[in-house]
Amino acid sequence: MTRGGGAGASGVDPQQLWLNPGRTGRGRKPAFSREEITAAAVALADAEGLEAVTMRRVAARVGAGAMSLYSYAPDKETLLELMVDHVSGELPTDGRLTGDWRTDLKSVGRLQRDLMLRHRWLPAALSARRSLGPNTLAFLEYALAALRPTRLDGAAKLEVFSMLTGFVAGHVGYEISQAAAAGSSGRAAAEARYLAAVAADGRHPGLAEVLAAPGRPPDPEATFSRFLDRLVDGLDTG
Amino acid sequence: MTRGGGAGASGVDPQQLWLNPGRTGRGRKPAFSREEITAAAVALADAEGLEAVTMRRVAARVGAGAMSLYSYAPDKETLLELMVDHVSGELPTDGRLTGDWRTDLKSVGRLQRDLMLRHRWLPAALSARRSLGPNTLAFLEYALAALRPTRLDGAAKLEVFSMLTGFVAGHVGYEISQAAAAGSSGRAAAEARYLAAVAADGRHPGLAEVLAAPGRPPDPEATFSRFLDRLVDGLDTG
DNA sequence: CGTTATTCTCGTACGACGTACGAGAATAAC
DNA sequence: GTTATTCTCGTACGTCGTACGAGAATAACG
Repeated sequence: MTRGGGAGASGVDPQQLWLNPGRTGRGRKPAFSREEITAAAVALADAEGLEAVTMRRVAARVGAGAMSLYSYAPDKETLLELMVDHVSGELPTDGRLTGDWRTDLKSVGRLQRDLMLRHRWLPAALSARRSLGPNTLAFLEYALAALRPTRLDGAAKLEVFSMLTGFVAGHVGYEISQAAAAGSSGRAAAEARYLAAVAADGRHPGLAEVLAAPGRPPDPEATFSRFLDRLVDGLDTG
Repeated sequence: MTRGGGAGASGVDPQQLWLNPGRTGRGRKPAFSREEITAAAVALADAEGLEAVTMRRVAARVGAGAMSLYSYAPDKETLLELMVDHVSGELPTDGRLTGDWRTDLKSVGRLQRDLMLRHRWLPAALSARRSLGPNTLAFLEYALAALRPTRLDGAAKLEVFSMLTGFVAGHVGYEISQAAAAGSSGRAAAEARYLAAVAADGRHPGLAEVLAAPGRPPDPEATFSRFLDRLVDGLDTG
């Protein structure tokens, strides 16, 4: 995944977080594990959304006291990073590459989209975070392999990957909000009524025209593929 | 702007929020205004980031009691929507169009990027919100005018605009996090050290190669233009 | 002019949050 | 057995969004 963009950073040294040797053997045995706690947090986010992930609720899910989580992650921000890396572990890192980098890069984008649809909190979590865990890095490695035939320089490859991830996150975020708006109760209807009222005020001819000639309701899958294909096809490999 | 993607919606009817007739004349005179409060919230976010925007702090900035804000916005989520629409008012809605839709659409994207760089909390705020205020809609109108020569159907035009906005938000978010990582104290150095350690483990040849051949440090402005151009040039207008 | 209905302000208070602190329990090394 | 270490987690603090409702201001009505 490897994206970022927000203000509140964790401030935890990644080396210490991801590469720590861990227990010396001495001291009380841990009753839980980082893995277990992270998985509980992910399950909670999957079921009830990112805002349901609180230290107390995650702890309750694994049967721990709230403060016990702090033995496994220094703060909540770090727990969120662990969550991102955890689900990134679902991404294949050894899929076969065709050798045609455009095809392979599109496949990378589609894998990301599928992951984000499976964990709908992911676009939001990514948009404020930069994750560098082992699973994240493994997938980055895979994406870099896909880009190998391009002979772009290092910075440019990272750029392309970041851009792709950002694009996918943005698109899936939009997809999800579309689905949410269409689904829940009178919300969509209220919005449609409001837009119709605005379109009727005479100062929004473009909106009026769009509402009058909506075209077929778009298939999200097809739309994504269309934009992804064009984005990747438009890339120049120097 | 008009983007969305999160879970927590406001639940406020847009018609009532944006089109309300307002005061009947009767009753105590308001001591503040929605405009004033929104501007204070924007100033706060500009200065200290989105997480500094709390009801108490915004209220303090305008000299009101915290609870007084609830006379102007039903909840904080709505205040954030007002903020998005407020800054969208900085976008030109009557700029000259060249008539070449690709050129005009790129200009739309650049305007959005400039706005997001001026208000760095905007990508994060947009990623979880769908705003339909007057300024937002005015700019949508402008973008639709740019797309007029394409003869895409209504749904497709909205799709293109959403996609563009999502892309720009994603890119600017990434840009900002890059700048933040490069700036603040030892954070960047710690990250670089960690990545070097990972690259040296032998299981990340792609990362090792990238770090070895970084290429020139990319100019954000140029990078954005490059991706924007290719994205737009790749669009097919049916 | 009162009287009344309305609309605003904002102090108090509640439940949730992240998490600092530190007392106690468990474990390994000596 | 003693000691150092490492864990668990109850309590507590400060902050958040905001429900509630008493009081102040204002306009319409008699």
